[in-house]
Amino acid sequence: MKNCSEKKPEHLNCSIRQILDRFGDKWSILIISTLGHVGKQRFNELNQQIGDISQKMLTVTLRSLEADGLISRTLYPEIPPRVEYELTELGRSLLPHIEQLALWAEQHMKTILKNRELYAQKIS
Amino acid sequence: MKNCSEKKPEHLNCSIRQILDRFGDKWSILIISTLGHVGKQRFNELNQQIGDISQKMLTVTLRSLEADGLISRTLYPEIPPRVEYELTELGRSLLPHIEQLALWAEQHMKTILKNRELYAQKIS
DNA sequence: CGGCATCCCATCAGATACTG
DNA sequence: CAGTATCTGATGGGATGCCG
Repeated sequence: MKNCSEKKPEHLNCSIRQILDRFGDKWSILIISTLGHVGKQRFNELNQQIGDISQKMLTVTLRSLEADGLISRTLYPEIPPRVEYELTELGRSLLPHIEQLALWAEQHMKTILKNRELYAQKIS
Repeated sequence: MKNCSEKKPEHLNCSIRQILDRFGDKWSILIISTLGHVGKQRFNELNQQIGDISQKMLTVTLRSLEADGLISRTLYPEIPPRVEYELTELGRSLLPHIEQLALWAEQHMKTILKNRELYAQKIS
C-alpha cells in the first residue's frame, strides 16, 4: 500500500485503499449486508440467501470477516452441528454506509448503463 | 448477476452487486476520489498523484469511468497534446459516500487490524 | 504527452470430492 | 450440517514496446 503516511490528500487516499483492500473482494460487502438484514443466520441459510456463492468462498469470506471482528461465529455442539453467524457491533457500524452506496446505485445505475451504451455507439 | 428482481431484500442485494460490479475493481474509486480533491487534472499528473498505478490501468479505468459518465475527458489539440480529466456531476454525487467509507476506515481500521492479529494467534 | 497493443503471470474463485 | 482439500480455469493487472 503506497502513498500512505505522506502529504495531506494522501491520508484520505490511504483510507480508501484500506477499504478497497479489505472490502474490494467479491463477497464481503454482500455478506455483511445480508447478515445486516436477516440478522443471525446459519451457514446453509446464508448460502441459499446469496444464491450464487460457492461453499468455498462463503467459508473463506466468513472466516476473514470473523478474523476482523466484523461478524461473530457461534458453534452449537449438537449433532448435527449448528453454526450461526451474526454481525458484531463493528460490523453493524458499517451497514449504513453500505446502504448509502446501495441507494446511490438505485438512483443512478440506470443513467450509468445508458451512458455506457451511448459511449459504445459513439466510439464504434 | 443473480438474485436481482426477486423478493424484497434482494433488491438491496442487487444494488450492492451493481456497486461491486462497477466499482469493485482496484482503481475506480481511488481515481474518483483523487479527481474529487484535486479537481481537473492531466493524465500524467494523475499518474504521479496515485503513484503506483500502471499506465495501462490508468488508461483502462479512465476510459470506463468516462464511458459511464462519471468523469469527463477534454482533449486540447495542441502539440504536444494535453488531456484533462474531471468529475462530472454524476461523479461528484458519488464522492460524499466514498468519503463516508473512508471516514469509517479511519475510525475502525486499527481495531480491525488488531482483531486480525488476535485471531491469528488464537488459531495457531 | 497521452496513449494503445501485446505478452505474461499471479491471484482469485469455481467445481469436485472428501470429512468430523 | 458445516465445513476442508485439491485441482484447474479464468482474469485482472503488470511490464514492455510502439505510435500519433
